[in-house]
This record gives sequence, C-alpha cells and structure tokens, in this order.
Amino acid sequence: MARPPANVAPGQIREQIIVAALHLFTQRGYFNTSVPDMARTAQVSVGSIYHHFKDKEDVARALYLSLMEGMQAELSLIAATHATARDRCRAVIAMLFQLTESSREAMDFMLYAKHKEFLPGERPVCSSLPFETMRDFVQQGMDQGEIRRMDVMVASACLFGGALRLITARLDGVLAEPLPDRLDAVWECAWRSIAA
Amino acid sequence: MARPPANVAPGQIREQIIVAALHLFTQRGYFNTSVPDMARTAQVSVGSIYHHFKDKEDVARALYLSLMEGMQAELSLIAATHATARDRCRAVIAMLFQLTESSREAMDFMLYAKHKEFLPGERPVCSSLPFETMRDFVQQGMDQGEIRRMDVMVASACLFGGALRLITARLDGVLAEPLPDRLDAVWECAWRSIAA
DNA sequence: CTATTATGAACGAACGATCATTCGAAACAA
DNA sequence: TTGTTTCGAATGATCGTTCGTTCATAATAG
Repeated sequence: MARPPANVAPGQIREQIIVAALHLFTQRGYFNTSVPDMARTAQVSVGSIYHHFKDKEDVARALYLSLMEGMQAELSLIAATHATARDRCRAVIAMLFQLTESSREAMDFMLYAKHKEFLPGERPVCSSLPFETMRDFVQQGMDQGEIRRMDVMVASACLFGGALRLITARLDGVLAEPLPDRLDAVWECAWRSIAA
Repeated sequence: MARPPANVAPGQIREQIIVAALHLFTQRGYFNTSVPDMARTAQVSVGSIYHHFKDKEDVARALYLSLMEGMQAELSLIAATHATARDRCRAVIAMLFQLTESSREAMDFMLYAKHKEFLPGERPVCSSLPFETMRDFVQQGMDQGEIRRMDVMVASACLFGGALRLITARLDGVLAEPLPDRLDAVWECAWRSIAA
C-alpha cells in the first residue's frame, strides 16, 4: 500500500480545502461559491476535492462540525477552570469576543450561516451542543441560587443575547471597536439582568 | 394605457408573487427556490413574474423593502403613542413578539435571511432604519436619565438582545410556548440590565 | 542494490442537469 | 383596433459531478 507523498503533511490538502471553503462561504455565501472557486482558492484541483470529500455539501459539513468541535472544547475548558455560573458565563462571553476578533470568519460561519439551507441534516445552532452547554451553565447557576429562578431559555437568552447581538454588529461592520473593549460594559448589563 | 383586468384587483398579482416568494424563501431559502417554483406557488406564469419584476433578485428586494417599511411603520406608531424610553422599548419587544407569532415567515425573512448574499446593494439589517430607530429610543432614554450612561450600541444590544435571541429560538422551534407568554419575564431582565 | 509492479492522490476536460431569462404568440381590456 | 398582461416553450449559461488519465511513491521481485 502506497503512503501519501512525503513533501506534504497528511491531511494538509483537506485542511487547505476547508480553509478555502470557510473563506469563500463567509465572503460570498455557500450558494455563490462554485466548486471550481473552491479549487482555485485552495490551490488544488476539482477532482482532488471530490477525492477528499463526498460532495460540496460534505465540505461544508466537515467545516461546520470541526468549528463546533472547537467551540465545544473551549466550553469544556471553561467548565473545568471556572466553578461558579458567574465566572463561567463571563468567561464564555470573553471567549466569544476574543474568537470573533481572532477568527472572524469562523464565528461568522458558525453562528450566522443558514446551515439548514445547505446542511439539511444538521440541527439548528440554537439546539447545538455548545448552546446547550451554555444553558447548562445557567441552569446550574439557578440551582445554586446565583441566578434568579425563571425559565432557563429566557435567562440564557437575556444573559448571552446582548453579547451575541454585539458580535453580529461587529461582524456586520457596524461596531468599529474590538469587542473585548466592551466586555466589562456588556457583562455588567448581562449579569445584572438575571443575577439573584 | 390599458387598465388592469377588472376581475383582479390592481397589484394583486404582484402581491401573490411576493407572498409566494416569502413562503418559499423562508421555507427553503432564496437559492433553493427557482423562478418556476415561485410561479407555481403564486399560481402565475414565469413570464408574468418577469413582467412585474426585473428579475428574481428584484422580487426579493421588493419583499424585503416592503417588510422593512411595515416594521418602520410599527416603530413610528410606537414612538407616537408612548412617551418614555421604557414604555417605547417595552412596546417594541411586545410588537416583535406578536409579529413573530402572527407573521412568522415575515420575521424570519426580515431578521435572519442573509440578505447580502442575494441583495448585494442593501445595507445589513443591523444598520437598517428600524434598528437605528430602536437605538434612537435608547439614546433618548439615556439623555432623559432613564437609562444608565454607556455606549449606545452596548445598551441597545443588551436591551433587545434577549428578546431577539428568544425570537430566534422560537423560529428554530426550540421554544415551544408563544413568545408573548414570556414578555414579562424577558422585559424584567432587559430593563433591569440597563435601567438607571 | 535495480527493475518492475501496484497503489491511490491529483488532475481537469467533458457531461448532464438545472437555472434564470427571453420572446413570440395568445388573451384580454379599452 | 391598440396597448397591456399572461403564458410557457426555447435559449444559453452555469453548476455539481464524473471519469479516464497521469504520476509519484511504496511494495515486491530478481
């Protein structure tokens, strides 16, 4: 059995394709991006894309799942390094803000792409594992008495809604300043809205 | 110049096409909807669509602008019938919640379609007139001392972010109960977060 | 070692399907 | 009649996908 050529790292082509797809999908959208576009940007051939992925949709799915996995890893890290709901939720917002600045395209695609239009099988972002984990943080904070008793969905929406809205504004170019500059102000409002 | 046929009201065909487009765009998305699809759903011919609209994009634009106009009218009404920022903003959220229940597809298309992918000319929703009006409400509330002094964008995001997040959840089917049932709870959190 | 064969990654022209759009004719109103 | 609206088959362009081929490398034989 022949091994892949030694002059390129294994999985590197896949990575090139996924990175190119992320760039094009966020810039022009999934449906405005052709497979030849992806091949050109990734500097590989069309055939190579179909060698590594089942079809165009499969590229988008691999990208989406990979981003979701990364996000979930960040949340697990936060859960492991912070004890209270307050600390955890603040860390979540700080992380989201930083990620938006450092990986703007990833955040854009993960949070605001209309996945159901090109990934019919996947569940809506709202009910993805990361968002469920964030609601868990809130639920536990309510159980511990840190957060007022109320519907978990309402509490989560109010706690994270402001931050997510600001991320949208930033991604749309409506907010000029880096998000971390607004962390303290947003957090004060967010926590005040649901704190016991 | 011939007047339109007497057996159909003037502008009715246009309306049929726009309604069909709204239905299909929210159900499958703009790019998964073909012009023949629109013709079939609107019960008109393909040629008729091109008689009333320049092209497919023009249908989407007419739909979008019409929805935006309706939203702005609602906001103007609120501005005229409520004096304080507190009353105005609460009325805005109540209106958004009601509209989501009564015109789910309209809200979905207006707030969460990726317009820039098929309406390259239009500005992002964030910087549309309705959203600017909502920020104006907040700014005036800050000038009047009702709302704590802070960045207007941050305050607006925190005040409306929770409600908008809940609307997303509702549209995604993650929230089972009608939004108006949650109005009091959401409003208490929202106002608490920025009230002076 | 060298020569030969086997493997599968990479390629891109070509294919078939689908789409937005056009246009000439028919239908209808005035 | 004349001008407008409606129709849907035809057009041309574009897209996702396929597939025969090339070629570098690994495995094997001598």
